[in-house]
Amino acid sequence: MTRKPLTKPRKTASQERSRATVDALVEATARILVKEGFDKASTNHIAEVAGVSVGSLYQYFPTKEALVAAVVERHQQEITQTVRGELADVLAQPVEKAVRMLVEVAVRAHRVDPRLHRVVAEQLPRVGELEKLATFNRENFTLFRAYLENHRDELRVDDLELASFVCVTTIEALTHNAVLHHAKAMPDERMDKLIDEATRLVTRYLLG
Amino acid sequence: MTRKPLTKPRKTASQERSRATVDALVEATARILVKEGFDKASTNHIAEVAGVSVGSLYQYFPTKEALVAAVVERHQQEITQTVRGELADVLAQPVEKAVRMLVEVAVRAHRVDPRLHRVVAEQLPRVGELEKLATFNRENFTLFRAYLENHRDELRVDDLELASFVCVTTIEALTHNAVLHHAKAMPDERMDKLIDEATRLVTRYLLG
DNA sequence: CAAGAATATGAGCGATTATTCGCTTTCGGT
DNA sequence: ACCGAAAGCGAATAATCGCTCATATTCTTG
Repeated sequence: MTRKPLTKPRKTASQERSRATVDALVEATARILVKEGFDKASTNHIAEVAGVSVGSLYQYFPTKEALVAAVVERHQQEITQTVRGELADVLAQPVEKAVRMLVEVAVRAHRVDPRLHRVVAEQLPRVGELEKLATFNRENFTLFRAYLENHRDELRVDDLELASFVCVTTIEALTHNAVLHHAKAMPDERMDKLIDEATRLVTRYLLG
Repeated sequence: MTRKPLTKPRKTASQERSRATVDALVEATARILVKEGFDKASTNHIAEVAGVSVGSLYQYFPTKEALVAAVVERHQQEITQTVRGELADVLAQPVEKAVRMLVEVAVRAHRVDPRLHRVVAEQLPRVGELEKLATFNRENFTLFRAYLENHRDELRVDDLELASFVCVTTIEALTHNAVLHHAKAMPDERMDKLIDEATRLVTRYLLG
């Protein structure tokens, strides 16, 4: 006597088979986003590529938005795992070393899945469910600000709020552009040089 | 005996009346993009807001994309006019002054129509036709690179290609984020301070 | 193996979209 | 005043979209 229409809520997969279906859907969505772009990511097409029917899609994802959100979330978890722990060590380091570590971490984060990262940054409509990106960035900002406060006496800047904004924005933009827009002209050796330059840029700004 | 179907090519408006129609269409598109977002910018809706029929729209714009491209082009021309000439003076200035001028110009450019600029940057990348933005940015890059070559002996950087990338990316990201994402927390006084900081950041990087 | 629960199916609904075209209205030159 | 060209109109079309639901298949459990 399951009265309610089956497609309303998102079911949690309990059997092995359905877990595979969910995985196939998320994976297919990611593949389509990367290879064909957001516009081509229709629910029918996703289901087809996943080797699954549209009906099944709506058993586990109440809306297309939820499916896209799942892809973003999976990607962010992969980044978080890649970078796990490294940020905790930064607090204890002197300024130059800390900045260098942050730059390196940023590069690694952007390299987890550059093509997917690019789609997430450039193509996904800025709707509600992916505010986790903003939250993620705000955490970076807060963390860096805390670091600056801890090392306030070594610094040549007085407005720590503004300095945090400057540093975080700069590091993010440099790594983002380098990895996602200049990948061809950026072999590993050149990328190392960019890391040096970014480190020098931010360090000299902070220390004078 | 005008055989050709009227809607295929983009007609060039010759009478006063039709020029007004074209203007109304571009203006309505910009308004909708800013107030309702790209998703709500359907051709029917645009025509309605412009006080014009869909048919008329397709007399002057062969496709919806062309209409959006016209909006972007108009916006870029407004920026170019606002900033006209200022860039030419930069070449003769010493490094610190030159950097400061570039930062100030970047801020002014972003302030021409911040809300439209934000839509162009964040929502339109989903479509193709905005390669003019890339060209625009590449011109900035080339210009800055030329400046660095002219002042090579004053600089503490050896790889001018890389240094240009670092400086242009940094200035663009800082001004973009400040104007478009932190506008509320950025009164004019605070924006002046940001200009100071950005100038110091880039100048110290270049001069040591 | 029986039977209910879980999972899968896909044709099709309703809404929206970009674009078309036969037609009417207005303009400019004579 | 007249006529061809320019400009304007909007119902109609065909495609696509997100999503539903009645039905079929497969699993699990006793």
